[in-house]
Amino acid sequence: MNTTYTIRDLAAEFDVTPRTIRFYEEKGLLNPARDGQHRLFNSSDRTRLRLILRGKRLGFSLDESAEIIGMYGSPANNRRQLEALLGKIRHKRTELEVRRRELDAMLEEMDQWEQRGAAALAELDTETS
Amino acid sequence: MNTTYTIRDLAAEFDVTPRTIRFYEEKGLLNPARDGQHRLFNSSDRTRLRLILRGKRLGFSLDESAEIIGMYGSPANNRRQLEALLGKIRHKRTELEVRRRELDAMLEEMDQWEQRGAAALAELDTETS
DNA sequence: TGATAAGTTTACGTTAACGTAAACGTAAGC
DNA sequence: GCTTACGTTTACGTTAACGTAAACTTATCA
Repeated sequence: MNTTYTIRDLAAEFDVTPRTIRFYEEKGLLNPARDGQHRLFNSSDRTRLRLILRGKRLGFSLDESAEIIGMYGSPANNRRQLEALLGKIRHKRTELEVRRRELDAMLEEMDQWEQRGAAALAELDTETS
Repeated sequence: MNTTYTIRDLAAEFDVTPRTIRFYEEKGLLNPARDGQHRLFNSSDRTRLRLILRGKRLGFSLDESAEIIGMYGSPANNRRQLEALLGKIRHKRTELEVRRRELDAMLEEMDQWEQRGAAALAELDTETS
């Protein structure tokens, strides 16, 4: 195990350009090791990249994704840090729940539009029959 | 009824600036009537604005929102147009379902992180007892 | 050994989505 | 009649998130 990836491996897997990955590193979202001059990514880096891109698709900015990633693999060792982390997690959770409700509302509207469209089509059929 | 709104009404209600609303009009997402020089928005405009902003929060670009809004209140009158509209709706629907699954995955991860954090806190308690 | 491919850094360019400022019109209130 | 508030158009500025190009280093392969 202990699999590693080149920048192009990850770029191909997640359908982004190497430039994008370097940009994320530049912004502190990734911290790949180095093989001399070249970057070497491990499975943890890969997970972080996955989280970033999923966050993007859900409308999170890179800064917001950075916050979320900060929770993943966070090494909170004392009580204060742990409680702060838990607070952040719960906060993000309620934020996500709001989006989920909005998304559900959108899906319901789609259903209504589809039903109306289907009904209108059926109407056309009865007219011409 | 037949309520109308000034640009500032809507800006205040949805917590955006008038500039934003003018920008949306400039991009063809809104088409308010005019009272002389001033814009006059009706409830349909208001709905469209609501859809745009919700789309934004879910990670849609303005162009994508424009597409969605194009479905809402679309006057498809013949069969070809209706079928095309239904196709678009169903396409967007599956797109939304993908996002929903991703959002659910994110929520599940949050749950796991929270449980681990809570467990770590409990661990601290047993240590000091 | 000379080209080809993949990587690097540095730096300027680009697009979306507005912000901000200037210069102006108009209606209300004192 | 002057200010204050709200609206307008026009235009340039800004930020996030990369794209693109130049100039360079290594490794590989015919």
